[in-house]
Formats: sequence, structure tokens, C-alpha cells
Amino acid sequence: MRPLAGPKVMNLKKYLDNEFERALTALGQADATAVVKQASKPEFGHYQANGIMGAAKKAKKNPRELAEQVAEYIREGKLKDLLELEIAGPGFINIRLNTAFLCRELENMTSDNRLGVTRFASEKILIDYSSPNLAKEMHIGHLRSTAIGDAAVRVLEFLGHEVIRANHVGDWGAQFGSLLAYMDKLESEGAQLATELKDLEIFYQSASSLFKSDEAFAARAREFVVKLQSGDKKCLGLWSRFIEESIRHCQAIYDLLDISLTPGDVKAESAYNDMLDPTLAELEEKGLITLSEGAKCVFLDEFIGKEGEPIPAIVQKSDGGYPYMATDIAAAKFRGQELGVDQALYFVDGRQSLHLNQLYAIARKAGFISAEQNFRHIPFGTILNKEGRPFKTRDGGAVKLADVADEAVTRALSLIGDKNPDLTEDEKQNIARIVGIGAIKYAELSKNRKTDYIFDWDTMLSFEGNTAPYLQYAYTRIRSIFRRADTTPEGINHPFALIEAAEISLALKLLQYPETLESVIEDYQANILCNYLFEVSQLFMSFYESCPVLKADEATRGARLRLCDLSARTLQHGLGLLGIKTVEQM
RNA sequence: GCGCCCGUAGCUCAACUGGAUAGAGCAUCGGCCUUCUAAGCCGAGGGUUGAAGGUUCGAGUCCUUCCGGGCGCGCCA
Repeated sequence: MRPLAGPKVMNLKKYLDNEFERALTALGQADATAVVKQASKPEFGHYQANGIMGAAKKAKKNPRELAEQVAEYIREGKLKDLLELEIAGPGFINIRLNTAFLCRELENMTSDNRLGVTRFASEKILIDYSSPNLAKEMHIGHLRSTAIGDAAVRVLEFLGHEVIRANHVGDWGAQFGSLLAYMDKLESEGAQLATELKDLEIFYQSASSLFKSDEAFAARAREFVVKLQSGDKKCLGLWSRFIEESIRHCQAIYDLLDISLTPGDVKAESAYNDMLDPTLAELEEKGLITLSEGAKCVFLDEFIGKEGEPIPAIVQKSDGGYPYMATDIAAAKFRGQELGVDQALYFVDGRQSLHLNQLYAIARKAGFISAEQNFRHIPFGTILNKEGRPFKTRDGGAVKLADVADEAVTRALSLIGDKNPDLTEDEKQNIARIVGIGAIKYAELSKNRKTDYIFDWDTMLSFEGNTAPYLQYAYTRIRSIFRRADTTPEGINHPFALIEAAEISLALKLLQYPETLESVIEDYQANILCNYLFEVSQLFMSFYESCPVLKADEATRGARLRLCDLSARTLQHGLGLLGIKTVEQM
């Protein structure tokens, strides 16, 4: 099949939508939208234009007649050799792309190292994500913000944006009192702090149980809070040793999980301490502060509570201390004015939506954020336990993130031992890590971020069905074909040929990579990309079963090898954007 | 009480933002390894989309009310 000449289309859906919109305009329906979408069923072709019915209604025309006119217009235009149209139902236009057209697009995609994805105009976008509290060990709840935020970072960067990773870790506040008091106690008892801090989890627990059981210790802990805030030298020394160690622990988890955060992305709460006084003074100057019950509050009309009373946002406590609202306002000011971001996206648990909406409103009112700057909360649901109750960090029921990761790698390792005993120990270890970590990240990423979901070890660590290992497995099957063929993708010059239904379905799906990425960032839903990659894998698996590659005749073999290669590239790239690696064998 | 989020197959989730007969994966049942890795493939069963109204050519999706769940709502973060 000879590829058609023509311009690069890249985003099929957008391209078709534009063409149908032009047809509508030419037919006098300038304000109508074409609403071209991927076909909901294979019988309806590849795409469908749903906007004709709405347009006909506005123009008081018969929808099927208008559809006929639009179809006629398209059939006579530049697309005439590229597709077939069919009017269906009350006024749908079903679109079927010709295989010659698909082949041409496959050539374009293959020759593009961005797989057909064009760059957007670049904005400066800050992503606030992960942001663990250093007074506690990272638990399973942190995985959502961390994995989803990191995927958003990678996708936005790939689309050409300048992304600032912001790890707003909690390193300040009352909960550090007992930790510092405990450090002080250990030191006075002659213990080696360095060794004690090696296992932070034990350290956290000891400090916390002492706080509960020992009155005198609790009192000292409260003293340490005051000392810390007043800048006591010795206290600050203890504090920074603790913070350093704690950040090291977080970084180890990020590295293990293939999260792209580095120590350089940490900008902790305490980094804004010097900004708190002047920021508050500015709020006061602008008349936003009201003194209420001894605390400095901001009341805004948008936030009304019971019986119409305004809800306060406390920016300074009656004891003079600053709550996290103050820090967050200072951070917003820094991001808005110093960094000058176009957007700041906060990937934070949905339960904080009131707090964040208050924050944005205050920062806006104070002039810290301009009208053009988009500050937005990207919320997600809570992780529940098997009984459907939220995990509580206090009740000891929280699952440590490090434990989940270890268990995933262990399970993967034992499975690899069964499936592929010939691999070396090093290979097994490496594959186990990539597969196990991929599985738990994908378990988070593949769900709609807004809904609560139930944590279950077996679901999260499953390696079958719609999971990362399934996608990774599809990739290894392709790589295996190339190993057996003893050739590289670059060495093949045969043109694409789409004959079997499985080949056409797979090809079309691959060509939809660009439009998929665009819909991912419409509302930062990584699950759209997961779904897409799963569909690519499913279609590849079908193709793999029904279309032999290596045993086919020379031309078919070449064409299929190229389709395999494009599948592999798309899978590897898409998984990469999710922060999940691929392996050559598993 | 007020506000936000949610309710889809036994379970976990989709449904491209108003489109055609609501789809996958687990689990269950039945087939497929002398053929490129069976972490796979092919097939079957499984639904009053929490309930009732409304908007219109057309509703899981939009509006109202109700039921059920989660979370917020002055000095924790």
C-alpha cells in the first residue's frame, strides 16, 4: 500500500473536528460545534460527529438533511480520499478512515521522536505535591498526591511547559516538640543520636508514646515548641539534624518509587518563616484583618457558615503563633509574586478544599495573586480501609509506604523466579523492583482521583488484568520478537500495511496518543492515560495472537515489525509519563 | 444545622464532559501452550446507573426533592 502524500495531521480528533466545523461554517452554521469524538462502537466507524443535531436544532433544520449536506461537503473537499462517511440515527455522521490514510499517519508518527505530540505554548506551572509532614513516616495516603502529581509534572513538561516541582514539606509546628524533647532526652542519656535516627519509625513511636504517658515529658515537649519558634540555638541544631535525616528517608522512598522529586525541590514550611510578619502586616494594611476572640482573622463574604455567619480564616493565633494558613499565604505570595507562575496546582486531599479556597481568595484579595494567575486545588479522594473507614494516622492503622513498596517487590521477585528462572539474580532484582513499583503506582494512577477508594493489599499488588505488569508484559513480548528476529527497528524499510482487523484497530489506537495526552491535562486525570495504554496493550495482545510476525512473508513481516515497534515506543513513552519503567524481559 | 465530595455488575473501577444497545479488570463458568514469553488469548453469565420527578429529539452525565456514605465548618497540619 503506497502512503498518501499530505500534511502531517498528528492529532486526528482535533483535525477532524476542525474540518467538520469548517463544513458547518461553510453551510451557514458558523456558531455550531462539530463535536467529533472517538466512535462509541466499532460498528460506528472510527470517529463520529455528534454536533449536527444541535446545529440543526438551532437553525430549525432537519438534522438528517443537514448531516447529509455536511457529509456531501466533506466528500467533495480535500478529505475525499481519506475517509468514508455515513449518516446514522437521528443525525450522527460516522467517520471511517481509509487504511491508506492511517498508513500515512503511521509513517508520520514513526518518524517523529515525539510520537506526533506537538508542544503547547509554554507556561510556568508550579505543582505542589507529595508534601509529607516530616514529623511522621510517609504512609500509603501520601502515594496519591505523590504519584498523581508526579505524572502531571511529567506530562506537562513533555507538552512543553516549564514546571516547578514544589515539595512543601511540613517541618515546623507543635508536633516537633515531642520529637525534639525526645532527642534531647536521648542525648542527655548518652545515646548516639545518629544510630537512634536510623529507624525513624521507632523514633516517632517512642516519642509519641512518651508524650502520652509521661506528664513531665509532655511539658518539656511544649517548652521545646516555644524554644524552637524563638530561635533557640541548641534547639535549632537538634531540629535541623532531625529534618535532614527525615528528608533523607523521604528521598529514599522517592528514589525507590521512581518519583522525579529531588532534595532541590523541597521548599519546607520553615522557609517562609521570615515572610510571615511582613505578609501579615500587608494583610493588615489592606484592611483584611479582623481581631476576633484574640486571634487575627480574615473574614470573606464567599465563606459563610451556619446562620449566615462568616467563617474565619485564622492567620495569627491568640498566643501570637502562626497557623499553617499564614505559611500557606506566604507561600502563595512567593509563588505569585517572586516566581511569577502562570498556574499553581495543589495536588492535595479533597478534605482541604475549604482551607485552600480560603487561601486563594485571601491571596487574591491581598493582591498576592493577579487575576491572570490560576491557582487551583486538584483534589483527590481519601484512602479507606477495608471497613470503608478512612485510615487514621493516629490509630496506628496507617500502612507505611515503604512496607507497601517492599511487599510489592518481594511478590514480584517470587513470581519472576517461577516464570523466568534462567535470569541472573541481578536481573531478577532489577525486574522485580520495576514491576512491583509499577504495580502500586499504576493502582493509584488508574483510578479517578476524585473518588475515595479502598486500600487492599491484594488489589494493589495484583499483577494480572488492568495493571502495570500487563502493560510491561506487552512491551517485553515486543522486545522478544525483535530479539528473535535478530534485527532492530531502524533496519526495516517496508511500508506499513493494514490488512487484518486487529492491525487496523491497533494502528488507530496508536494514532490516538496525542489526543489522549491532551485530554489527560484537561483535568489532570492520569487514569485517562492508564486506560489508553491498557487499550493499546489489549489490542496489541489480540494482534499478537492473531497475526504472526516472524513467520509472515517478507513484506508482511516488515510491516508488522514496524507496527510492533511503534506499539513498544508508545507503551514505553506513555508509561514513562506515568513514572513507570519498562524492562526487556520479565 | 450549613457547605463540599460521592453512590454504576458480587468486588475494584471506566464511560472522552448531553449521544446510539452503559464498558473493562478481578471473581465465577467453558475453551486455547509440539506455533514470536499462558503475568496471555477466545467465549459465557452477571445492571431498574441509590429513589422519585423535571429539562429535550436523547440523561449515568444538567435541575429539584428525598435516601444512604465520607469529609469539612476559630485558634492541629
